[in-house]
Amino acid sequence: MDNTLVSDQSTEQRILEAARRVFVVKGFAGARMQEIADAAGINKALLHYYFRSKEKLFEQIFREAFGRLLPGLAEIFSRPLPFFRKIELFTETYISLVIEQPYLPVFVLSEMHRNPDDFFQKHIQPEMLASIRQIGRQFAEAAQEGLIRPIDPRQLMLNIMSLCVFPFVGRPMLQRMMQVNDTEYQQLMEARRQSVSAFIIQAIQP
Amino acid sequence: MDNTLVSDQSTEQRILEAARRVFVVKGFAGARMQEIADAAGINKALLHYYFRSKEKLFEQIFREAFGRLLPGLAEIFSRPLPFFRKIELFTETYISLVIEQPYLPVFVLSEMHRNPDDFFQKHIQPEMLASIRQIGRQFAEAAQEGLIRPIDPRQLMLNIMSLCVFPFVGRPMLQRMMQVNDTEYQQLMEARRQSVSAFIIQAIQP
DNA sequence: TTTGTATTTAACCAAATGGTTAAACTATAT
DNA sequence: ATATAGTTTAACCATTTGGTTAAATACAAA
Repeated sequence: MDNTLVSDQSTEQRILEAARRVFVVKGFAGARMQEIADAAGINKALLHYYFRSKEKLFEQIFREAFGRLLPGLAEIFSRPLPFFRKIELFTETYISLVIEQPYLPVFVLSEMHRNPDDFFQKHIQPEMLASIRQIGRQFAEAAQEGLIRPIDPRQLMLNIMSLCVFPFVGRPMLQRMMQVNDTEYQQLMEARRQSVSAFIIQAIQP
Repeated sequence: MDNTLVSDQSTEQRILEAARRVFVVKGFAGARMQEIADAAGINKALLHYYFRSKEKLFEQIFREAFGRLLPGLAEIFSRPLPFFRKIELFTETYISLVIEQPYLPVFVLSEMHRNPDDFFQKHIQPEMLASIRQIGRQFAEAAQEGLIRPIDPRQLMLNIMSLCVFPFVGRPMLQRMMQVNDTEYQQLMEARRQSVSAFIIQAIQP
């Protein structure tokens, strides 16, 4: 009565993985249900048997992807740590996260780009915004206390996000522009874990 | 016999503008010829009368967009200027460029993401790569001469690119996360022209 | 007026695509 | 052995979409 556990999980996972790959590369509009089915090693009928529609499948994948992206990061800035240590921890954690799941930022960003408000209303909880504002306040305080060189906290936030995220979002372009192969680029991303926080701290320390 | 000049130009331009808007938001796959025709205030028949196919139309727009993005920037680094001044000039020029044409990076990046190699082979001339390598060498030299703090030149290049480009690519997400309205965000981008170069120089000066 | 280009209208086509359905087969649990 | 869930096959449908075509119209130049 319950072979569903093993079989369901493995097939469902195969589908989800396949869908993720296809959606990430082709986008929602460019993705084909047939291609997803092929990539999962099943057929279209079974695909719709598990996930009723393309939208449903996409939503599920998107929710998973996005859920993994933010929680835990905002939390870092609420810990009782020295300011610079927080920045170190944040960038290192973020970059590590994205190294393991490099598809996340592109996916979220491009979907966000298609219909921003719809997306935002659906997936962003007010708590997230609250913790982001809280981080902004910490930046402002640090500047006022002279702990860091005076800088618009929003610019600082943009800078940190940019340095962490963009090398992953722009990888296809950057990698070819800089003419490095896959393993070299991966090594660069590894090195960024240290490099970025050092760069930021150097830039803002008085 | 030649009313083509006035009429062609204005209609063709209307089409190109409309297509740009649609392609940028929806991507190639998501864009609909009908929607482009509507946005241009004409009908599908006329659309195909001017540009034979969707691919042709897309290619033309893409070529235009991409052509505006790089030339002139690499050139800055070949001028006989102090190193820090080059960085200032580069970031300011780049950010100014993208403020005027904010759709460019998203467009290029997302298309690049769809089929990187095809894209690259088509639109990147070897001269571009040469001048990029040349910039990399300048970074390396500056580090060796002790002009700047020791840093992997590729990381520095990634950092500069990230700081300049990402706030535009990720705008829909960043703007909502930071809860700033359109005019405020534009002001932030204006301010970045100064802010970013200062940030970078502060980070790398010994 | 004639001629040729720009433009519209409207119908049409073929292919792709998301989605459905029914029947059959497999394997497993009870 | 029987029921049940997973899976395949294969046909099918409605809609969308890129693209075409032919006829009519507007319009400016010659």
